[in-house]
Order: sequence, then structure tokens, then C-alpha cells
Amino acid sequence: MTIGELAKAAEVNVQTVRYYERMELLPATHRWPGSGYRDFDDEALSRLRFIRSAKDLGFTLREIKELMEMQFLPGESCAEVKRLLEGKQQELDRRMLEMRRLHRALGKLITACRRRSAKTTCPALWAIAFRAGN
Amino acid sequence: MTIGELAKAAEVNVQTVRYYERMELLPATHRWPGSGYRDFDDEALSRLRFIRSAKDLGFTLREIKELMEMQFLPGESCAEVKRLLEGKQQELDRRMLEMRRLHRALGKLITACRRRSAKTTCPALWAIAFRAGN
DNA sequence: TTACACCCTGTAGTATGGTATAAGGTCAAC
DNA sequence: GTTGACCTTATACCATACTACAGGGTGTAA
Repeated sequence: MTIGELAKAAEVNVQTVRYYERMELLPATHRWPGSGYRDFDDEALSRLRFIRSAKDLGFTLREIKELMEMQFLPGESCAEVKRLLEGKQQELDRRMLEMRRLHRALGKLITACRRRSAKTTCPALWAIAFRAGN
Repeated sequence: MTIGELAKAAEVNVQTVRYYERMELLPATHRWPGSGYRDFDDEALSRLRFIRSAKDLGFTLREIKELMEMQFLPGESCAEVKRLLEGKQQELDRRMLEMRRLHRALGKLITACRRRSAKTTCPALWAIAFRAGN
């Protein structure tokens, strides 16, 4: 598979594939002698799809690299993987909590906006609301 | 107020203040003749605190600039402000929904991890789980 | 007067995850 | 044999929100 074919199959940019190789998320491939063209196999495609899935799951490239390195360790690494997944879940919990807080704070500001008198400028309420905290 | 005093009062870095000025989030201040030192007043401190609050509320600097520009428009800009706030709330809703989706997906992977047999390598389950979608 | 903290500008670096461009080589079809 | 699509590398650029550093000037206190 050429890099173009691989990129198309995985629905990523050709440059992205080269970028992942440089970042060591994809191993350096076999090259055709003479041309120096990269030659990918189906495993590369699987890896690329894995990267996309993990990215969709909110993992950074660094974390994805970690996860893929675990793939080459014995089965005991399962605990490690589980730890990573649970950590990620907790991070999501934290972020969702913070977002709910922001949502409520925005709600208060919107209410303030709705209640404004003709004489009050909205931004004034704003500044107050911001400084009143939460 | 010198830049250092302002920065300390607002709990930001001196460089950050200069950066905000460059980004036009803070107006160019009066300068002492001779030294060329910036001289800030309390309004600058209020603005700086406003920026911090808004940033905590999840607004980007670009959006904060927009909000502050509204402060100098007549009261009718309230509708505009409200629109912005509601848009931000909807964005939070979307992001929270996506996060809940990720949370569930991670939960499935963790369950898979827990159920592994001694012979199965965890990462195998992984790859499958990832490809099985959701 | 000398030390030291602070200020100035301009430029470059940080992290993340790529995308774009230049300058060149290769391959397949016609 | 030439066109055009594709490949190669290296380097630069994008956004975001800073942060650091170099090289210099200022202000104050002992």
C-alpha cells in the first residue's frame, strides 16, 4: 500500500501519516529500493484506525502511543491499561462537573440579561455577575 | 500602578498583561514621560479581572474581546450578549453530551478488561472494542 | 555610586496536532 | 518521451494563550 492509498483508506491526510511516523505512532515502514517509497501493510491501517478511535475517545497522541506500546507487553499490562482508562474516565467526570458549573453561571447571567431595566446596560450586570462569583 | 503591581493584584504574569495589551484586550495606557513606564488605573484592574472571570467561564480571548467591545455599545447590545451567552451554553451542552458518550465507551472497555481470561491479552480486547464502535 | 529590582522592546520558544510549501525524484499511461 | 499524478525530504506555518530571553534603560535605597 502506498502512503496515499493508506491515507485514503483511513480517511486521514497523507501528511498526517508521515507526522504519525515521525511521532513514532506508526513504525518506520519498509521502503521500495530505488524509489524510497513507503510500503504499508494492513497492520499499519489497523494502527491508523486505532489512533483515530482513541483520539475520538479523547486520548492525546502521547497517551495513544503509551496504549500502543502496551500492546507489545504481556497480558499483565491489562491492569495498566485499565488504570489509564479509569483515569481518563475520572478526568471526564471532572471536566463535566466543571462544565455544569459554567452552565449554571451562564444561566445566571442570561437571567440577569432578561431582567434588565431599560436604563441599565446589560454589560454592567455582566461585570457584577462575573465578580459576584459563580 | 506599575505593570508589576497590576499583575500582582490580578494574579497574572507581567508578560501576560503586555500580551493582552498587544491583543487589544487592554487599552494602551498612559506612559510616564522619560521612562516610558506604563501607568495603570483601577479600570485596568477591573478589566483584567473581567478577562480572568470570562476565561474561567470558558470564553476564548477573542470572545472576551467581543464582550468587552459590547460594553461600550448602548444597552441594546444586551440581546447580542444574551445570544453569545446562550450560544456558549449550547456549546457546553454539546460537549457534555460527547463526554458522556466517551465515558460510556470507556466503561465498556474497562468491563472488557475485567472479564479477560488469563490467556487473552488485554490489548486484543481493546482493539476489538475500539473497532466495534462506541 | 553602586547594587538591585523593576521596566522597556522585540523576538523566539512552549505545547498540541496537524497543514502547507518548496524543490526535487518516480511511475504509469498515452 | 512527455505529461501528470504521486512520492520524497526539510522546513515553515496555523491557532491558542501564553512564557522566556536578550539587550538595554530607570528608579530607589544604602
